Amino acid sequence: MKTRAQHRATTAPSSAGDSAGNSPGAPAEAPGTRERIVRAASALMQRQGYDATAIKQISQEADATLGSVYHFFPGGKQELAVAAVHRGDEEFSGILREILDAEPDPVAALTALTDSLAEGLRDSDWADGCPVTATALGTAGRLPDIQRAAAAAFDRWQGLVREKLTASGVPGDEAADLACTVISTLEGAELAAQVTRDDRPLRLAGTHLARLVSLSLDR
Amino acid sequence: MKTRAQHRATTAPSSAGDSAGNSPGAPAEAPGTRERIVRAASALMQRQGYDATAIKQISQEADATLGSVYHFFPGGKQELAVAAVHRGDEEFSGILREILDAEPDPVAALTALTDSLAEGLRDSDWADGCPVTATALGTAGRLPDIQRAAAAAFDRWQGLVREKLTASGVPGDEAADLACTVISTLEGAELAAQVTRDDRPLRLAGTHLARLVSLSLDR
DNA sequence: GTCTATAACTCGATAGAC
DNA sequence: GTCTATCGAGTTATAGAC
Repeated sequence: MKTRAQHRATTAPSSAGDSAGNSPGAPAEAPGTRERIVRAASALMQRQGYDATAIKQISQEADATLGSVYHFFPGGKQELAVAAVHRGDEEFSGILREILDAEPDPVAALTALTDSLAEGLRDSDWADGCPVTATALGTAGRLPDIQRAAAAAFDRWQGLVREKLTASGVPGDEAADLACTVISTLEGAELAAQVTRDDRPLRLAGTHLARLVSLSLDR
Repeated sequence: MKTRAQHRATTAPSSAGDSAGNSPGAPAEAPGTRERIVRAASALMQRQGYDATAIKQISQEADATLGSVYHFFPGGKQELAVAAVHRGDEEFSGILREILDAEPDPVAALTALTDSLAEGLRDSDWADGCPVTATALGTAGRLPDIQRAAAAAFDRWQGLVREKLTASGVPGDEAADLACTVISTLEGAELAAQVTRDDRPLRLAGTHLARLVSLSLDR
């Protein structure tokens, strides 16, 4: 199974309207400056949150200068954070789609999902949680642009789970409701695992979510 | 039902080893300086997180001077954050205990709990989420003291739910596992509700958690 | 597009009078 | 215990050469 870091490394560089990116077709080309900046911003804000991440640190991690950052993101730190949240959205959506597609049984897919999240957390020594939570939480009531981007991400992840459930025979309304709780529980369990430095919340979330979805399946 | 702000205002001032607090017995006495500082720190970090909250802002909100803050917390911002997390722990434990004790049926108690959390979020215009999440998340891998305090809080909340479940007839191991997922889901649903500015995640978490607990009860 | 220099500001923390 | 003044470091953001 692919870890999250591996997934980030293998994500196509031109997937987010990259104006200075590489032309499509050439395999494994080096990413452009803008792409490196977005990646660094997303990774750092995922671990430290919005306020603890300095633009200077982002530029260093991305091997770019401060001037380049403000060239690509004239809106400053806020605009950069919105791009980072969008990147996190795509990253997590990729993992979600990948695992949901690989496992036909929705119940087994849920436990595979929690296993994958637990693996990513352990591999990063409990540093890399959800790619958007840390950024969104500290800015929720303060910076509406970032809050909106995070809300859109949550909606998209919910939609992916809902599609899987309806495709498995769960009626429309119930699938949407269940998908919402699945995302909530995944978020909360990953948060709890990160704070307690123990994958137990994620493991239990997997078994309990499986039990819950089975109820809507067997009828 | 009491809202969270009301709960904070009516919490006894001398509940956390308050060395400069009021003597017990006198009703509704004005809180001391140290108490006001802890309250302000807890409230501000709950909304903004650790890094976005300046000590100067805390001192202003608490009607204290910067010198007073460093007098009571010579360990600086970090020590202050640990005290704020402890206060958030006690605050949330109080709400938990109150609702769990008032409702004998554990299934009904869970929906009452999500209703209460939704009410607190709506009343604060989606600003006041979990009292420790925002503080813990941004500092998890960086400041071990704060991370430990947050982990202890999660454990305590889990213990309260577990006691309620075992008292209702759920076998020991299963009660502990269920309690873990209950806390995870509550945390995640509150987070999702805050980010999306919609209480739907909390409402659905209530009905789905009720369904899940019923499974372990009817046998 | 990339780089350096710096302006303007805020941060945590300390010193010392009272 | 409370207050004011301040230090040094770090912050976002901008200006302008190349």
